[in-house]
Amino acid sequence: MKNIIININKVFDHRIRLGIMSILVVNEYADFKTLKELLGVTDGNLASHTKALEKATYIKVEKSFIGRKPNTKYSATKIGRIDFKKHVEAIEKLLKQ
Amino acid sequence: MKNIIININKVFDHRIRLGIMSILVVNEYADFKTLKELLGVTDGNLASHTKALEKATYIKVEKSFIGRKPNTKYSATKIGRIDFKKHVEAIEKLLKQ
DNA sequence: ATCATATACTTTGAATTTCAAAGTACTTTA
DNA sequence: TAAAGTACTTTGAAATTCAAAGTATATGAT
Repeated sequence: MKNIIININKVFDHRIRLGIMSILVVNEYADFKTLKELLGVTDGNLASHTKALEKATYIKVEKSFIGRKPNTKYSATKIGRIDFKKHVEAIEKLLKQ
Repeated sequence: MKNIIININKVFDHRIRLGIMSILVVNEYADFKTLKELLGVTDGNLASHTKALEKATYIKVEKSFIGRKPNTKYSATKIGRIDFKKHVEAIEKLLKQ
């Protein structure tokens, strides 16, 4: 018998990480503050989820200074975009079976 | 600024529970064995997730005997169907923003 | 000038969740 | 009647989630 959830990617299987990726596939970059506001999450929580996506090489992190303030920019990697697309397709398939 | 993940339901935000609900909204009933095979999960894991959905009153559990064997049937409740639909709409909205 | 508050994160670890191994209670097959 | 299978439940270790507190610097008020 076939496994209907096998193509769902565990890394993306959380609302916050799904939200982060949704933002990063349509925007070239997003910084910490923007993600935090769009998602409505606490600092520590956002940091954990971006770290998980970074560990999976699905997002890239660039740190710089804007004026004298630190700024962290996140962007989706090539493989991040590919695997996210597959994940979205798996969810859509599951939901309309 | 608007929170783009606020309408995602935490109870459904896991691939196994999403899978269980997907099955139960299109089938009037599914038993433990069927869910286990369709989802490819271990017994204990499935029991935890059905329990979480039951606690949220999103599924109903009916225990009986088929012949002399125990059988557990799961079905989606009215509120389960309503909230699942909302959840699916929230995901779809998030993904195509 | 200095004190308080704000910005932009990071670190930490408690709380919760996930998961599978082992257990229970039969039934079926040899 | 012994061994293996079915249908779950219980248990608790492991992993994950989350927010409080910490670090470092900037900005605004007195």
